[in-house]
Amino acid sequence: MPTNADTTPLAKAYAPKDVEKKWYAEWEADGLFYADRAENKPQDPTGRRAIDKKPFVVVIPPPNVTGILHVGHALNNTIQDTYIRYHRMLGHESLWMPGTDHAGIATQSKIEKVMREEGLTRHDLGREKFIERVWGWKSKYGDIIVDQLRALGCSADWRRLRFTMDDKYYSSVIECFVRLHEKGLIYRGKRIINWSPLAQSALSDEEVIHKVTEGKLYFFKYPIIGTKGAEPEYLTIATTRPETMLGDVAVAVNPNDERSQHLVGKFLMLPLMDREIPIIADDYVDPAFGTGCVKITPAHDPNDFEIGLRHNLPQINVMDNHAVINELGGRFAGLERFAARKKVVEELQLLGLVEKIENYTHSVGYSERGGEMMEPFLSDQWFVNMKPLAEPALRVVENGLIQFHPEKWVNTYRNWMTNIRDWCISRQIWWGHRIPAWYAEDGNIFVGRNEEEARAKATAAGYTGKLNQDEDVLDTWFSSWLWPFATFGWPENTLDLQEFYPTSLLSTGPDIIFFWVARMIMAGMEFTKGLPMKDGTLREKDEDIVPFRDVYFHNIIRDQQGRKMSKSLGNSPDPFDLIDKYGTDAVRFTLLYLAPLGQDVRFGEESCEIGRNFANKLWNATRFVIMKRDEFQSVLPTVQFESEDTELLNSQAVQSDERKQTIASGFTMRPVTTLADKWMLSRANRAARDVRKAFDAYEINEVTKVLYDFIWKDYCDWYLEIVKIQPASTPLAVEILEGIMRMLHPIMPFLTEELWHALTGEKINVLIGQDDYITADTYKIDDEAEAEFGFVQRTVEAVRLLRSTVNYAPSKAIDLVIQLKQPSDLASLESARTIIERLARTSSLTIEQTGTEYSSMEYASELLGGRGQVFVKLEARSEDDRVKERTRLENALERIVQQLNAVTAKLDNESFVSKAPPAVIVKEREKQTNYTVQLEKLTASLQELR
RNA sequence: GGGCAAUUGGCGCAGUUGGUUAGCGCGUUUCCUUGACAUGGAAAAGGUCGCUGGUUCGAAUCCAGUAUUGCCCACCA
Repeated sequence: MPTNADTTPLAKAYAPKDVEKKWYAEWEADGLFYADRAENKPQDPTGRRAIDKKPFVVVIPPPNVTGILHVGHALNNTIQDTYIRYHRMLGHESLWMPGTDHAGIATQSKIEKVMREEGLTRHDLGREKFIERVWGWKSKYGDIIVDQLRALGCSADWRRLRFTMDDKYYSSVIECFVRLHEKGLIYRGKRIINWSPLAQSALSDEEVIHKVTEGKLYFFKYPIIGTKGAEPEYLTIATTRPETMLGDVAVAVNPNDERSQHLVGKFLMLPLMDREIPIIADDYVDPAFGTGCVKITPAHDPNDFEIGLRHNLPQINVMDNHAVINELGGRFAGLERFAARKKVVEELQLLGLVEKIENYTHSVGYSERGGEMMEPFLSDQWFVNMKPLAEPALRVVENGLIQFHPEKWVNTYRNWMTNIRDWCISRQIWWGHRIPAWYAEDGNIFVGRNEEEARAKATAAGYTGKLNQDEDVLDTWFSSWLWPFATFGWPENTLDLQEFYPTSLLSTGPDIIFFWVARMIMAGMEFTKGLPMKDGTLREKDEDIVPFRDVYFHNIIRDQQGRKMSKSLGNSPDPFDLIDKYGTDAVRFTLLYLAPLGQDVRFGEESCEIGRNFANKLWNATRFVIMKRDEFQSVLPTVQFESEDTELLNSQAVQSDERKQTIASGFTMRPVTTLADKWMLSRANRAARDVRKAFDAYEINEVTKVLYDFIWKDYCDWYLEIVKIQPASTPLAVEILEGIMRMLHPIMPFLTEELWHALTGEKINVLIGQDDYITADTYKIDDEAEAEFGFVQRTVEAVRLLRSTVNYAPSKAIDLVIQLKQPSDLASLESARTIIERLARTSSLTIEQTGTEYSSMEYASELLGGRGQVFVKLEARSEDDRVKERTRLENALERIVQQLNAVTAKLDNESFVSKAPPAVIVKEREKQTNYTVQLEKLTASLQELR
């Protein structure tokens, strides 16, 4: 009965757009993304949720509200959504906590840039108005980001959406500051910090990028006092930043450097400034570098700062916040730093004090955000003493309580943690959490949760005068590091915190391992320790206070030139566009498919064709199966089946309530009898097993590969072809396909939902509950059936090869002879006779024991390893044809000879035979036999063709 | 200066405990509108696995060295 494919309810090609909109809306309406504490969810509509479901929790790395998401975000959020959905289907209470980050400097500078185009600065608006404007920006871009995440299919619990500047979050941040201050871990100090002249703010060490830069090394001669006269003596120093000499307070030499021993204690006249500065001795100086003499500028270099402290030297800061020379720079005041540099060198040259200028390549710090050269700068800032926090945080990663995937990042982490330095957390900007410190007019500082608390402290200390709050705000990361617990309401010990902390998985890029991952571990362990848990016991053990147990470091997405995706380069496609063009599921699948763990990925938009084609393939396979199923059901009574099969089909078959039972957790409970069905079931369960294994090992890219190969090759290319030949396989084909939907759903949720619906008339998410994810029935993995069917496949392939070498169109029926050595092979091919007849399109098929010789003049032949040979009857061999065939066989012969020689050499090797495991030797002997047989056959064929 | 990766057919990559006929996708070539899919099907060509040694019966796989590339960290003026 011919069936027109277009009568299926599905269109000819997958059109993702409507499907995505429709299902996302339904999922939200069904409350599918909601996660709740056990006591809040007895009202589950499906009635399938167990009351004590184990939570699986992911907190989103909050995207910055500076703009829209890029492809890297798409990957990261796909990973998270996939795991959230996977665990939801495994029956866990899957909670994905969404949110965004205020991104202090990044956001502020973005807005200031926009304002500059209007000819405004933030000072024109004033603090209040400016911040108002930023909030406006935030609400616009925050919404775009959430829209993007929805378009990507993200199943976050949107009711819980958080922002790092929410009122509640604000109090978490302030609480954290106050507690660390009370503990003595936060302090205010005058240090050399990284000053960003562009942002007008201090930055942390992590926000500074060191790049190798071409510069110059200047050698200046400083006159030694007391040697004036006819032959004044000089001390030559080397510097890369001449302008800082305006703030020089000494020159240091190594105490063991004999060249300059006699000078220690003498004074130099600092040129241009006419200041007397001492010559001091300090171990820091490397006598072998430069001239062995170092100018000391404590206010502009961290090392000089330390030396200055040791020698009790003054600190002269010669620059203002714009990196412009200030009044302490004498007549150079008002010059920008690079102009000052030029002028200083010029003037010294006029004085004859420049010995030489060399080209010099060295590492220079630049702002991660603004890209400008950093200025080391003496300044009053707030710092966190990190060492005490780092110790436990290092322990839990080293002992594997927190697992990094891939593990190699542990090294990086350890390296940073063991060399950790204090964290500069104050920023001289307006957009952020204002530092909860109040200054008395006498210089005392009072820290409190609010002004009242600070006032109370001041009063207690006997101060009743004016208090001014610190103008600065906190580093963005000082709020982000609280994310895994502040989002649940910390410092309150909320029920949600008790239920969902520690979270399960963190997925992020390795580029923020220091900024964020490490600090979250520190903060989590510091601030949740001692809080009562659900059962009333206190969080004391490491496993109860770490913020997460697994960290998935996904790869960095680069463009096709290998450059990092970045907004300034404009090389990142907008995920919206990709989704629009290829479909959400295609983008999701492609990103995961291309993302091996720990390898950077080069991404071009066209790559999404992988996912699009795959989606379309599955779509069409489903169309076919639905068509086949309907046809099969309608013709069922009249089709002639083997008696056993008929019974089976009539009893088990395709009625939907029975189907539900058969798919309880694995693919099917249906007993299978044919070789092809056994093979299919084995392959399916193998795939399911491998998928689960890869998921649980956080090898998500392996998951996609297993699914891709299984679905495309095993299921579509082979099994669906077999269904065409053996209609009795249809019910199994349906069940396997349903299993495929359940396996693939976490990765391609829209497509599988739509197809599941088309197949069953239900929503897949109605199933969501215990064991809805596929379970591998590993006992159904049948190596023998796979080997046996594999031989059928190879036989068919051999025939196809012959067809193409002799140029017989697939539509042309052929006379085929298959000769086999072993009776067992004979039996398996005989049992698959119908399949071979159809797949090889034969007009006659003879399967026989090896013996009869067929002339190569009349038959084209191909070897089946050493197990046999297939012959395709020819109409005639032309001369041309004969030459071609001879060449083909000669090449084959050459390969065989090589292989045979290799194997023979191995087996002739005494030590191989005596030392290699017996199984290997047996295998080699088999190979030898096979090759020998093949050699003989090929030689014989060749002789005939001469 | 220290550390970590990578190096496999034209391109992009797999290859988990050493024994496979070294795989996959794209691209290329040939054939095919055979009752789902041309976003498809069948087949083919193409690699001495960066280099040099070593361990081993046996190395793409383990070890050492080396080259190239990339990344991270680092206060040598």
